[in-house]
Amino acid sequence: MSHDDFPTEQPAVVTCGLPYANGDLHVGHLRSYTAGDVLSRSLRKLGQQTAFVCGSDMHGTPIAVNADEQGVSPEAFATQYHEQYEETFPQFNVQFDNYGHTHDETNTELTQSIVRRLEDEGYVYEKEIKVAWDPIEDQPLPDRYVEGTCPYCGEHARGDECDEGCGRHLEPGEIEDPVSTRTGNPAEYRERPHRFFEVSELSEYLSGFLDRLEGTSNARNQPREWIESGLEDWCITRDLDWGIDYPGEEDLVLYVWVDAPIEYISSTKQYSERVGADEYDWEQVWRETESGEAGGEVVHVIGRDIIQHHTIFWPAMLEVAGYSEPRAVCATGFVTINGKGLSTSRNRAIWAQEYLDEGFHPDLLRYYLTTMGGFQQDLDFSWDRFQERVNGELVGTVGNFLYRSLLFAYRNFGGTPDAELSPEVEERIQQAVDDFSAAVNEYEVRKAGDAAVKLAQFGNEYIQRNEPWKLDDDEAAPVIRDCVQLAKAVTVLIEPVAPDKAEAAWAQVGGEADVHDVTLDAAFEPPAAAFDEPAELFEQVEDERVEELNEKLAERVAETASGDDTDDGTESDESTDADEADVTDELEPLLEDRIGFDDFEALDIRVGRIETADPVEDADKLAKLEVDIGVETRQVVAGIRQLHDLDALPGTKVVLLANMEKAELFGVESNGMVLAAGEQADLLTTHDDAEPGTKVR
RNA sequence: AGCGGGAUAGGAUAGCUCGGAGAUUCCACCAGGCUCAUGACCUGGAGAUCGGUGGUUCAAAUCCACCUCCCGCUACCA
Repeated sequence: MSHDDFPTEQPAVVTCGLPYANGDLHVGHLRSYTAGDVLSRSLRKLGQQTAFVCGSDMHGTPIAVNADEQGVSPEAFATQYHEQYEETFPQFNVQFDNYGHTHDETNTELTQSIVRRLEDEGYVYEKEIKVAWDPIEDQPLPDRYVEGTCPYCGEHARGDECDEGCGRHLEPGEIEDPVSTRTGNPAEYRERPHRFFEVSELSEYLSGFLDRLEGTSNARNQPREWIESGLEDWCITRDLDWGIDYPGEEDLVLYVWVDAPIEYISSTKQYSERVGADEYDWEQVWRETESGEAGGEVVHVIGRDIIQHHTIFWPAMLEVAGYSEPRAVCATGFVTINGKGLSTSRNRAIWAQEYLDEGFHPDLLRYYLTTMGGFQQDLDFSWDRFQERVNGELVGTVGNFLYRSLLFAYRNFGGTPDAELSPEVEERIQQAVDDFSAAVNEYEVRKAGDAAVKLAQFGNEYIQRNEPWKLDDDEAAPVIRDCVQLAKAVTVLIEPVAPDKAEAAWAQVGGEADVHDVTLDAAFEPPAAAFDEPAELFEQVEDERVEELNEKLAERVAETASGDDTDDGTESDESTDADEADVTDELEPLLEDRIGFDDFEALDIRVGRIETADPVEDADKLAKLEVDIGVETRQVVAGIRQLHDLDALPGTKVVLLANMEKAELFGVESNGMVLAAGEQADLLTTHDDAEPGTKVR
């Protein structure tokens, strides 16, 4: 790898984080895949030899768990999603040169050879560790087969990560109070031999690596802190049937994060084998040479959630196994929907298939996702903004300029008039090309897209300023020649972002060769002397469509929310503050189902008086209350700390559901439920002289 | 609580790495133009104490400290 500007002598490979074969694709996924695709296409425009590869991640505990629940084999389960992804990406013009998966032969062999190499180099050792075990089923419970309490923050957590609390990666054996997620049985810990990769030995190398690393700043900064606070060795095996076997071990498979990134190499290799090493040589890219010099330009495009794996574990493995290190890691931000977190469980998402079913052209979404904001910033998706950007920039600026100039040229000259390109326009195109190149070298796909749009904007100014429609043909000819050249240049520059639309425009300007293959030079080559009548490139997104789509989304979210509520009641799902202004928008719809008086009678609701109120240790919002309900005093845990001063609560009368199931929150028993309204936990009370214990009806 | 991101005109967004002209662009708004072009396009205008307070500096949106507020923890997590 070099750190020279692109294009370099060495071939490049652009990869995208592997989609986990566990669910449908949505706009959040598409952000990084379109970004990777735009980047790889842009590199090719610079003349950089580039492969763009990816594959499905097939292994790991979640797939095993989900397959199990559906009663199918993990392989069948994962393959079904793999096939879906393979079909979906091209529909968004995300054109991988090779799309494999981690369970295929190439990756299995390569993974095992790399692991052997890690062993040979002396970086792997065996250690007995405590593994969660289901004593009744007599089976090990790796990763997400177990849940319990995070040893760091005390929150409820999964076996592999504290998902609800501090977000820390948890090593096997760390979680406290383990319970099997499959059977609900309390788990016990058993000693089992596992293999560890000595990442701790590599912190010096990794620090240097981060200094050299290009891409987004978050990918450099976040891991520095992890290194400084000391790297732990990494457990690379699991007691699981599903995965790549640990070489020479019957019972162990490799942790999926070992074989997942290796798929980047495997997929490159498959591509190389398909087209021939003369065309593209995977070893030249990935292998270090004898002198330790390497290799190709490896660029990873990922979501920011998997930075750790790509900047610590992955380069550590590559280094020890003798492969070349990545040149750049580009980590995108998340996608929000209408300003709120995308949530698959709440169905607040725009699904890939849904977008296509609505009949929108994929290039519109590509444009939105890749040019909306900073690469590592979170990106908000809304149909309103989508409409604004499509109508304003793609239709108004780009499409309109292309159409008006080509139509003018066609009508008056039957193609490009015979005239010289003006120096002004040539310089302006050069500037756009330079901007584009600079953007690619900064891994800024947004700026690359902007270069094209700004050039089209210039084109509109230029044609307006010269008013060719007021000139006779001789006078108009040079102006139109300039405009057609601009149109051609715009087409070349917008190809990475809107490949399909560029193809259509390219045919209109009578471009030779293939617009996907041409380099930036093509922006200066003379357009065809004769071409056909052009057609409009982009269509407006109508207001009615936007309204309709907004309604659809809102309805869907509301439906999912109301369905959720019943079983979600005990989880502390509420955020600290409700946005007061939004309350009306946010009101849950009334339930349609009526209940009978008997159902109501099933609720034993009593007036109570708070005797004491104490915070629950380690919990943020929970308070432990002693509530006098006449016949007895109940201990109740309530999530009310955000609005209430606990010292002021004793003496307050409350309304309490007395026959609520008992629950244990943060190790504290809760025997009843204090009623409160809203996110702020506005407590229900009585206003007259109802005594504690009085039944509410 | 933790981790991460953010606060720039009515809304959205850039600039911040590496401090220096009038703070970018898009939408909306006002006035004009044009009519080749798709409710398009072009020109001009109004609109920002760059979250707050201190500090460093000749100079701060940009660097430092403290504070306030917002957002996300969703895919991914394997």
